[in-house]
Amino acid sequence: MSSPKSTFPGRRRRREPLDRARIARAALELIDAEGLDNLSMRRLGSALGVEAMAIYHHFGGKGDLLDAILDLFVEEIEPVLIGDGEPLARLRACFDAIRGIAITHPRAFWVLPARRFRTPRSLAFYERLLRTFHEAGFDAAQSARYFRLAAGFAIGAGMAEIGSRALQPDPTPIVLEDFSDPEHFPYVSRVVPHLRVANLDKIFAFGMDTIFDAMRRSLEAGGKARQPARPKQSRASARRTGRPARK
Amino acid sequence: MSSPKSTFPGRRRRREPLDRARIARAALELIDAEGLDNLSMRRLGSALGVEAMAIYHHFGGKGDLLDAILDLFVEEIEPVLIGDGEPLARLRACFDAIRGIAITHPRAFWVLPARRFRTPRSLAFYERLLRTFHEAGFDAAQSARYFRLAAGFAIGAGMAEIGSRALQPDPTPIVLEDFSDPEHFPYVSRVVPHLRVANLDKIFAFGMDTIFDAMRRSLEAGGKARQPARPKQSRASARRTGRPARK
DNA sequence: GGTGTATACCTTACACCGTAAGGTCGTCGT
DNA sequence: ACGACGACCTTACGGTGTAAGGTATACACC
Repeated sequence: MSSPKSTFPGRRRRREPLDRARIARAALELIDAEGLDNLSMRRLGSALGVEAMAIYHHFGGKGDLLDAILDLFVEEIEPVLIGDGEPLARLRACFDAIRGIAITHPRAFWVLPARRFRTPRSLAFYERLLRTFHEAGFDAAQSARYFRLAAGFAIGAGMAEIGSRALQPDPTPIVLEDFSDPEHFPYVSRVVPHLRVANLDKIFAFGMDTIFDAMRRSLEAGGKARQPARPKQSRASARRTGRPARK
Repeated sequence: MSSPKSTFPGRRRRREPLDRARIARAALELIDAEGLDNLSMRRLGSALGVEAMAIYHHFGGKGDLLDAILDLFVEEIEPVLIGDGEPLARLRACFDAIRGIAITHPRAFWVLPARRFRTPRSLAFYERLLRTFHEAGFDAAQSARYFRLAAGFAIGAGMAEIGSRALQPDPTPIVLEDFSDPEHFPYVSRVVPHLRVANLDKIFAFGMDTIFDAMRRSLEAGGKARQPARPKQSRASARRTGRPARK
């Protein structure tokens, strides 16, 4: 039991063996540097000084590897949920951090909406997130609603972010910034300047303010669930939406 | 120029030639049936009775083809923007329709966030959408904000939709519905039932109600831009008219 | 008629992908 | 000493997007 580590290179002991965390970090670095669809098992292997199939000793497949990258994101996000601050403030920070991934890891952000919480690590995060909703005073139904609202917006805004920076998986050069052509697209050319990268922070903050305002009002309105005002059931909105089972 | 069509099969005139629209429709059908990552040029070609490389005569590449599928979505969505209804109601119907794509084409929905508006068709839609914001009374800055908010949520909710139905591009079987284990994940197991497919319509409507409430209040507050209340500016327009979306 | 040109499609080929199957070491417990 | 095992390698298969160039049909014009 007192055996030493003895991980010295015995002539062909190349390195200390890989592990999931190190592979996942290398994969994330590779995506950050080269883009998501330049992540291949072969390229990742060679970045680690190893053959591609070696990775399969640590991961069941590429999906499994992506889940591990999601875990890295979770570890980057979760700390802002922990603390003794006001629960609503912690939630706000959490969703800010989710969208922040789109800024710190723009080429890898897609992993977040593409994969689900299925690892123990990410499920623990999910648990903590929903617990914070509870601490803020929301019951289960309200938590579900506001979680979807805030998370949906955070993800959507993150994708818009990498879209505006043209860092999507398929970075087609898109010379077509002909939004500036006011002849054909007057409204687009008027609005798009407001959507430039420099303004995205403020636009995101505005959206989150709107959502968290509603959450705060919902809490102030008392313990019971509270709907936003629904003035009139306009026939136009109910006509072609929903699940039309078309065709 | 007065030549007749004369597109009769001259012994080896196989069929009337392909065109972008027909290829795109076939691609969408293939995705709907087989999933997004089962769409390959070869499979699409054979679905059309043609070799894969024939498609490259009509499309610059696969990305171009995906943009054409986005155009199909746009054509499915845009009609709800047209009409003489109240602009806000048309906008609401539009975002409902965007998320509706996740229901009518769950396996193809990813194309929507993955590609940008770059074709003339989709740019025309973008233009009409922003024009409707203008008609509703928003200036350019407000349009940018609320567009991002509503579109982000619609996209995010759509992805959650296909996530809950496990119809993502990578449909890993995920037996891990161990959310029901209240030991380890009490809050998750409490909230997740509310996020089941049967409730997603109501949850989405709730989110959209919240967003459009804010938009309506912003319009009622006058012509100038109005921030969501930071401290306690809750001048409630909260009427409880809507249907009881409880639980 | 012949001749040229354009369109629509096909053939071949290349480099790359994820991964199934099985082999080969070096290290360690006994 | 020896067997087991973990960590990694080798090979191979069926797929992918698409570059390059070939071919057959249709039409315009002389």
